Amino acid sequence: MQKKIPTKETFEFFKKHDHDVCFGDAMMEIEKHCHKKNLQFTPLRRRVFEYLLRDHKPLGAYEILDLLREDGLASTPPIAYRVLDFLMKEGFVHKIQGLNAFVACSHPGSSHSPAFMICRKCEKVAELDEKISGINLGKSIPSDFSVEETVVEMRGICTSCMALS
Amino acid sequence: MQKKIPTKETFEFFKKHDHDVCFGDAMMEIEKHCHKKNLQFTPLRRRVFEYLLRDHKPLGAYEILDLLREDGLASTPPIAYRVLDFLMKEGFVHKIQGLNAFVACSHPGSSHSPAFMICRKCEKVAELDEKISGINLGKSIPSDFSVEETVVEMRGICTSCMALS
DNA sequence: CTATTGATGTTATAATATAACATTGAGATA
DNA sequence: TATCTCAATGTTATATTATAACATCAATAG
Ligand SMILES: [Zn+2]
Ligand SMILES: [Zn+2]
Ligand SMILES: [Zn+2]
Ligand SMILES: [Zn+2]
Repeated sequence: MQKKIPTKETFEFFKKHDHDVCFGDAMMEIEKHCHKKNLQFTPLRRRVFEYLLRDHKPLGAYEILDLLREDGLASTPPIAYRVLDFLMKEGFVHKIQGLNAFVACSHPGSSHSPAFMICRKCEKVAELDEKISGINLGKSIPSDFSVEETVVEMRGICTSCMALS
Repeated sequence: MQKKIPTKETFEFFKKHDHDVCFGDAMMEIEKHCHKKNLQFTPLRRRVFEYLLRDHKPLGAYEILDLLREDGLASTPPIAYRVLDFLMKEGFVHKIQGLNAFVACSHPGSSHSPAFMICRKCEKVAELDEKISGINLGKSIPSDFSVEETVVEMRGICTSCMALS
């Protein structure tokens, strides 16, 4: 299993990378996780996770349903939302609030408070682990509030798209 | 016009404050702003802003429409969304992504990247100015992405609600 | 077995948001 | 004055996102 080099990989996430390795690693991780926790990584769940993993592009629930339909599988809304709930609960998928879309986690395993960079042109998304992003939420928080979960999303433009404009 | 004491006020936002002053200041600010930019702060816009200012509680677009209906005003979806767009564009209202709801800005004027604390029990929201929150988004960002806008939301529980449970 | 359970399937509907076009009214212009 | 223009508001219809409620199925624990 290939070792990750977080800083490099993360800091140029919008550039090309060895996606076969990326894809394979993620599949391996979720299989391992489900086996360990005695959870069922069913064909449906696998399929949806594959869609999301395919090119790091966030997909809306209804886009996922379209893909399922194309693949001849059941495709009513609850199907997608349930699978997504499962994948999110287990930490392998995140919701991008600003897009009403879902994306495969890029740093699975390590329990984290992710931050996302979202290109407004190509809508690709890169996930930063909190350690790398340097985001220090929860440090200087008022005394009358207890943080349980954070959502951090940055809209902007990636260099590829910037170059094209 | 009353001077604000940001640190104190912000760090105990979930506690009581002099809301008459708070309300009045905000109204003053938006009137001043619209006058300066030659924008129309119409009765409709004023009314919606008042709803949002009333108790710092985020309101969904359809809640606002209900309030407008109660007040005998037009209440079809575009009415609310257009007014909200205007108020957001001018920086006096923010959308809370995690709630699909809208809230009056607590630090109007100062162009900012706000961060929100959202109580999952009472759903009240407190807004932190970036200076106060200590959030340093955009500092350690990858070289292949240019940040234009940030969304930071913290879910958790406020001390009032914590005390009740 | 058969009872329970987790997963999937199905139908209907709720909740959120926008597109497209019509009307109004307050200045600007002629 | 007449009418032009433009921003704001009003209206109808529809798109998009998400959930409730209940039915079926298959693996397995008792
Ligand atoms: Zn992640
Ligand atoms: Zn891009
Ligand atoms: Zn604000
Ligand atoms: Zn609370």
